[in-house]
Amino acid sequence: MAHFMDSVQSPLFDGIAPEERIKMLSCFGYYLGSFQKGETVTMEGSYVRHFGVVLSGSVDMVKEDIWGNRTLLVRSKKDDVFGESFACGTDKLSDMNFYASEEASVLFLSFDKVMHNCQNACTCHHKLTDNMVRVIAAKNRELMRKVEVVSKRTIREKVLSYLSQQAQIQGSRYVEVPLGRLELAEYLCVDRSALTRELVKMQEEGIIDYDKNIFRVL
Amino acid sequence: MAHFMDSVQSPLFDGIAPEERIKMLSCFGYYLGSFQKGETVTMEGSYVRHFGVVLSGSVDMVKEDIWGNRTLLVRSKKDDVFGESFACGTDKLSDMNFYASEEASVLFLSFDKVMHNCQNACTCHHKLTDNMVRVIAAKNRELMRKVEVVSKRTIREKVLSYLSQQAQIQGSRYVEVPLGRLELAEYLCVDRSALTRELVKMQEEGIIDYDKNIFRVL
DNA sequence: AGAATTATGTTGCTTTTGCAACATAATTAT
DNA sequence: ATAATTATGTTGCAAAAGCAACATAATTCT
Repeated sequence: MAHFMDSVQSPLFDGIAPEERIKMLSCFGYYLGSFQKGETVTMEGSYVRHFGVVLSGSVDMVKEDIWGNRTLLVRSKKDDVFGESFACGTDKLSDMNFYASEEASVLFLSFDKVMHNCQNACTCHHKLTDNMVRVIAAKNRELMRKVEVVSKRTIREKVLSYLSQQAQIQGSRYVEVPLGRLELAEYLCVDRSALTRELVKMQEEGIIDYDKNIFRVL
Repeated sequence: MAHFMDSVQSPLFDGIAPEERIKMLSCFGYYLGSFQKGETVTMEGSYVRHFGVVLSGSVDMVKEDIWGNRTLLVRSKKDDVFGESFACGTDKLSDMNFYASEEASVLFLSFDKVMHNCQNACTCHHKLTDNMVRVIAAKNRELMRKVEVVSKRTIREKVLSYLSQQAQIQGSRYVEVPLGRLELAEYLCVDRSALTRELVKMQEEGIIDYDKNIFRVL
């Protein structure tokens, strides 16, 4: 019979055999959640003890300030991990919000239980801890990429910076932007209408070419 | 006789006894480096296999683009760890630069050797791995704070956001900014002269009060 | 101490951007 | 299918910020 873990390919479980993963689950303090588009992905309690593994759909980490300005920090897709940096901290208090940017299902795991050996003495805890380091470090670099983009002074530079990164990640001169205009503006931290205006100008000047969400830097 | 490890209070070594730390050193593949102000902190080789622990002074992680624009991402002070996210990745290639922002001495450790058990079977490797997760997660949150600041649309909002964060971190209404004007502008990703202008305006309007590097939000 | 270098402050000008208000297209709900 | 909602495109205007050029202060070097 199929188990939901069978389709999980998260780097968190790299090097751990499928049977082993399912066996370990029992000592992870896990639970499942599913969320509608736009719904808030709540972690158990106001303190975050669990982190999430996206099974399907995607989850956005968003920072909102008092004036209602939103910033999209990271979008976590299938097999991505989110919330781990909060579940890990000593305060375990998250000042970020998580939303399902499309219908999503999530596997929640207790950070402490994943990180520490249980009575069953699962042999793979060390491997798991090791993977966790890599996962968090990867998110670290993703945040650095975000900083690199938003640190640019003009919308034009931000767009070019973002597209260059995506071209490199996607390994193609044709970049498919996985965000809508509104979300892209949110990610770049600029006004949506100003972004559209600049995109038009850049196309007129022959700097980029785009159709819908497919972009190319010339 | 005093050992240089005696004064190290990095969270990386939390919960590991002083004698133990020194004993472990031998299996870490460590070396020491010291750097003049402004000097580039080089990691061994073009690939980064080592990460740094700041023993004294401070080290800046800086992103520079083709046009010479610099962004200060993180300043690592005594006992802070830097470069770990690069030493950890599969590519181990850093696109960031590290500079000593003042005279600094650094302990470099091999990431792999710290993370993996050695023949000596040091008992504390697990604790160390555990600490490493916390250190990287903390840096993660530091980067999020940086994003929160630079995502603000105006210099005024950036300044207020930065000062609020610092007030919380320093636990005081009087914030001592550990950066010069040039560095602060670099951190906020704004023009230096525009920053000075805005600071003056904010003081005139009674929003903030400051003298040299001591600020207060009113 | 004096010179040289670096950091910081000042200001005019121009470009860029946010904001608001509206039009149109696309998607979702009923 | 039609209505309602949401996403996207358009544009004028005012505010904000970058840039450049220069003045002054602080620091470092010799």
